[in-house]
Amino acid sequence: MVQHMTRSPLKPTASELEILRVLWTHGPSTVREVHESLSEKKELGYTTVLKLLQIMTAKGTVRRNETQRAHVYEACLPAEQTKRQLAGDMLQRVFEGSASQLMMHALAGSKSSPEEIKELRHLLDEYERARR
Amino acid sequence: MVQHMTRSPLKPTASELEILRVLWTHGPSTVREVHESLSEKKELGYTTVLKLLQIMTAKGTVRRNETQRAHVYEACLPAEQTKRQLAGDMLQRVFEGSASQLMMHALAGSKSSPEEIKELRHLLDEYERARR
DNA sequence: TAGTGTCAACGAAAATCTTCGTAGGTCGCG
DNA sequence: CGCGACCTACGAAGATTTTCGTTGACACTA
Repeated sequence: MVQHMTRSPLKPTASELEILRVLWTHGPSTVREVHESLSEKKELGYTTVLKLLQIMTAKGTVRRNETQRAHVYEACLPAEQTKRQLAGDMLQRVFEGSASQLMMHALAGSKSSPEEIKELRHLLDEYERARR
Repeated sequence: MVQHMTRSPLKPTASELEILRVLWTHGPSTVREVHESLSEKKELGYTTVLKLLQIMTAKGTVRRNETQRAHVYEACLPAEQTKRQLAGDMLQRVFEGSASQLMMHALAGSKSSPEEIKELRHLLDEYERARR
């Protein structure tokens, strides 16, 4: 295999993201724990999850503690950072960097509650304050 | 090949999105036109673009007019709709449907101008008004 | 200690994505 | 007509992603 320049934070694939979400919410977990969590949503073999986690370990997406027989995996990067990267990537690739474009389309495709809107306004206040 | 249920609007891949963006901005185009447009950014063979467009035609992402010798391709869906689908998809897959989460991360990863912020406030006004 | 369940490692199949070479058709022109 | 430019169709290689079966190790227990 030709090894390309590996930019440090590699964009996780769809499956990898599902696993990361489990690790982010549950904290460090064994393969079995991740598998059981994912099984609630979709059918998926145990070894499939194991393999994914092994690959992600090789990529540096997760790291594992091998002191126990059942290795314990955790995400290398905090959820915040990866999410920011994903949002930023889409922002550039789809919306030419326009955050309002992105929001407009996101809102159009999601019924946000009034509380959510309030929260959004609050965010803008924060953002503007921080800019000054 | 096993043919799965094809949900009508299939999520475009990275390469397909690049092509769609050309079609959205330039309007109906020939392979040559798309190729030349993409070549400004990255090196890419002519037949690569042709093949991509053929695949996208098969998938129903684009359609083509074959009355001319050089077929003319255009996106089946308007940019708005596909962008909304992509934004909504990320909203669910990464941010559990929380628009404020998405925006927070998008803002963090993009230096938005004051005009951009103003625009966002305006969007929220519109959104709330529409809800009443 | 033999049997049962759990685990990681490995390999590999299947699907998808990306890229391009080659073949064969069409058009215009000298 | 014959040549060169341009076009589509096709096939296929290479990469990546997704999935899982098999194997062998380990550990608990009857």
